[in-house]
Amino acid sequence: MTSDASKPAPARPVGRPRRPGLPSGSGLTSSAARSTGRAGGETVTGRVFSILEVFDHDHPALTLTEIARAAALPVSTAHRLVGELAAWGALERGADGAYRIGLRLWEVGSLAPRSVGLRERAMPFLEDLYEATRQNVQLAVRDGHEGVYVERLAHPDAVRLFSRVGGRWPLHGTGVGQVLLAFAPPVVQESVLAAPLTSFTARTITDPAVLRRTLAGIRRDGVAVCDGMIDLASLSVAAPVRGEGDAVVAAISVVVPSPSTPGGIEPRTLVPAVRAAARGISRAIGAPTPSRTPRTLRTDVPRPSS
Amino acid sequence: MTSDASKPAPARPVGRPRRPGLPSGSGLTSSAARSTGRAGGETVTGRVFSILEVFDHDHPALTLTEIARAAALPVSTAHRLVGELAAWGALERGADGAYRIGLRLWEVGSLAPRSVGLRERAMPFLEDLYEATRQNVQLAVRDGHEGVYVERLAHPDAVRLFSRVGGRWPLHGTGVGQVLLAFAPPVVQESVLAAPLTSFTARTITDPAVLRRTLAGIRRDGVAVCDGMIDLASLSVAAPVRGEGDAVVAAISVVVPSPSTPGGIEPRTLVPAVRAAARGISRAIGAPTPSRTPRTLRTDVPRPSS
DNA sequence: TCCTTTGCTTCCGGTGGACGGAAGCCAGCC
DNA sequence: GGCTGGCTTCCGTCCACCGGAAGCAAAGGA
Repeated sequence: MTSDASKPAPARPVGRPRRPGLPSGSGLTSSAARSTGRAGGETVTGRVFSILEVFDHDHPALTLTEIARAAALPVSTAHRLVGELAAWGALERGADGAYRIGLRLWEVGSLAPRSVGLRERAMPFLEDLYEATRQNVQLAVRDGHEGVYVERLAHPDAVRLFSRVGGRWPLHGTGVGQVLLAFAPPVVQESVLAAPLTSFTARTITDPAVLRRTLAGIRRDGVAVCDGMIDLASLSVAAPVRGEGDAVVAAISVVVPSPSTPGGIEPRTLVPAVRAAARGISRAIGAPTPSRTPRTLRTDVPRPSS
Repeated sequence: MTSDASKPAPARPVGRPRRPGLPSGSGLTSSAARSTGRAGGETVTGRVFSILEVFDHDHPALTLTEIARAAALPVSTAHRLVGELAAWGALERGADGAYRIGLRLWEVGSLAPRSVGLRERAMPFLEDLYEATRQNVQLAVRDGHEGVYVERLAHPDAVRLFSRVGGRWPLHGTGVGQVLLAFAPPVVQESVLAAPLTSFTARTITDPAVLRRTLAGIRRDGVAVCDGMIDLASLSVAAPVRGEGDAVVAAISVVVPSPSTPGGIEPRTLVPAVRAAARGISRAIGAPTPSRTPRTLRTDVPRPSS
């Protein structure tokens, strides 16, 4: 429900708080006049988070000084806070003196219903899909204007992807992203359509009107086919996962070599499998029966699947 | 490196900070005399962590009042802190008003090298092991006196397990745990052997002398077979995963029906596959080549362990 | 060997933000 | 209507956080 649009204008508008830039040059006693006392309006928790945000996939291990510099904190302050974080286990200090994200923090994060909770129930279906295609299978949810990848099964020989578990991508360029956007609250859609659409390849949709039509098509078909929009060599087929109240809570996709490349795969053949897996997950997480289908599916039957 | 034993007695002795119990009754102005001001010696970060610790697998969603009660904080204080946590994304508030662990926290936790970093590289080997056995495959690391499960692949028809991703178990009762313990620093081993060994089934090892012999056997064979120590119906075969400097950083296991049950599996047949997978992972994460050493086991070598 | 640099840790006085009681508010229920 | 339980806001008090400065240790360079 973070930055969701059930309320018109929640406190946190949509994105995540940006990382504070480094202080202008190293000019001490410059603009921020307040010489002593803490910098204006910053809470302790805010500083703690700014420390955690310093870590990312390209910087998994940092020394105290690096943390202090990147989080724009005095070294002594960073020292104290980092010490408290490490004492609890949110950070761990390696033999080299560098700090890393700690196991304890991962443990708590694993309780997030929208990540691991979802993942656990989706896993059997993802496995099946993976077995059937032997390519890349992905599970993602939406957070603000971005898709967050919750799980990824990648065959070593499959097309190489840019996504990572825990990584983010803009919604308009990926298969799962387009699905999540197509079923997002109108406010979110308009907001994305209003902002400039960054281009990754020559095939990325950058025209809002085209994107709008694409989204309508996805809503109609219940599936998205996204060819070469992030990487010209790969194509993804994505479908929505629905939860309680029939709301779209996640999306799955299969990523295969684009048919325009040697060894490419025709997307048409993948659509049924992806859609079936998405429906399976939806049922597993408590979605109501998929409309008035001819089949009288009974959601509560403990169908052994196998 | 949390609570690791390179230093004899770090600040945090070994376990995780215990959850503070509820205040004695509801007696106000009772024992804790300090009527105003914050409770003795508690830091802001400490309170934030105490809030996060309130969540566990059995309590994934809590209301403000429940959080305040469980964390032993005044409601107004909890309200402020929870608000800051939710603003950042560490918590999310559902439509029902309850708070849950947020996606953002999971995202940061995913950067922990000992969890997701390890998992990513181990996954292909775990997949293969899963395919070969169609049972349960697990990956775990040690934190203090407990094993933490980092990944688990479970076939729907396989033996039901009590472990969960992100869950903890004492080291002496599980296959991966015994492996992790066998190769843990001597201080940790002695500490575990000195403490009472809780029993889960009639087969759980509770005698320190027996455990000591078992660990020696595991070091000798490079594999642990653990039959019915948590659940009489299941048996696990585990092997160590080594990292840089040849230190044991994780363990993997396959859990199958115990041979003493109908449909049970003879562990002997699984050993080669588990060992091979463990070696594969070790290689993938940068362990030195296994070499042909007739294992002159040196658990206590000062080697800086990197 | 001495000096410099870089980074980490400890210390301590001042103060501004955290604290939490109290009051207000809103549903749901008897 | 009155009541209960839970959530939110407000504001005066005060103490824990803050961060400059000094001390330490290790790594390089002359």
